Amino acid sequence: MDDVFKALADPTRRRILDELADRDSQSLFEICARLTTKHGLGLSRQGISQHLAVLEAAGLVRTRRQGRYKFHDLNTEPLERILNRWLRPDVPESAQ
Amino acid sequence: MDDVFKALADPTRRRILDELADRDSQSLFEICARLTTKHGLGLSRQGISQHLAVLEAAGLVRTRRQGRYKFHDLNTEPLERILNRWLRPDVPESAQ
DNA sequence: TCGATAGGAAAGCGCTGACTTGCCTATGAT
DNA sequence: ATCATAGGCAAGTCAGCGCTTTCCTATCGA
Repeated sequence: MDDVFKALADPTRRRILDELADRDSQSLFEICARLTTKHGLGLSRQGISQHLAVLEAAGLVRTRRQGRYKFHDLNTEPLERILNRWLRPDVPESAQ
Repeated sequence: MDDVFKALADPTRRRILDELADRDSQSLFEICARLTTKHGLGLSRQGISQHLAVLEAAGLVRTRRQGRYKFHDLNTEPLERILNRWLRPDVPESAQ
């Protein structure tokens, strides 16, 4: 739970989540390419790799290996848990 | 929006939000006292003051002065905005 | 008016975190 | 078998953040 907030604290990581929300099952290189072209982020491959590791540790990103590729998928479950902490439970159960 | 995530990144600030969610309209000294007694946080008054400033800048805490007192209230509106960024809009409007 | 109380400003320190660079492993194509 | 590709590991650098300390301002009670 602590890791989720830390993971969300970085703007680059939020961009990555945006990117995965837009298109699931991207590899590291795909994400690199899209971040640089679409958002103009000039970041090394290793930098993004580390960000993905943080997101995965926080449970915000799920990964699966396939050959020499590793695909990343967004997992919004931890986000839904955050909101129950301070938002009154008038948030309906369907949102959890 | 950027400030909201940064503000939420620190565990002490989340404790403060918890405290304000539990009881509204607390002064700085009240918050200090409650954090130390209830949560065992050994933090200086100035430390908490700075945390409150960060929370206020992020819009998560609203303040109003009354004489020499400054009361703090929780404002969950920025949290509700986070919902829409990655969670699908199947979250009903009533939760926003 | 004087002192106590509530809060703010600014400087300084230590530590964490983001990012790069260089090297290493594993899978796939030729 | 060999080389390119996809990805990981580790060390090192640098800026930002949390926290303390010290000093300063403003409001209230005696």
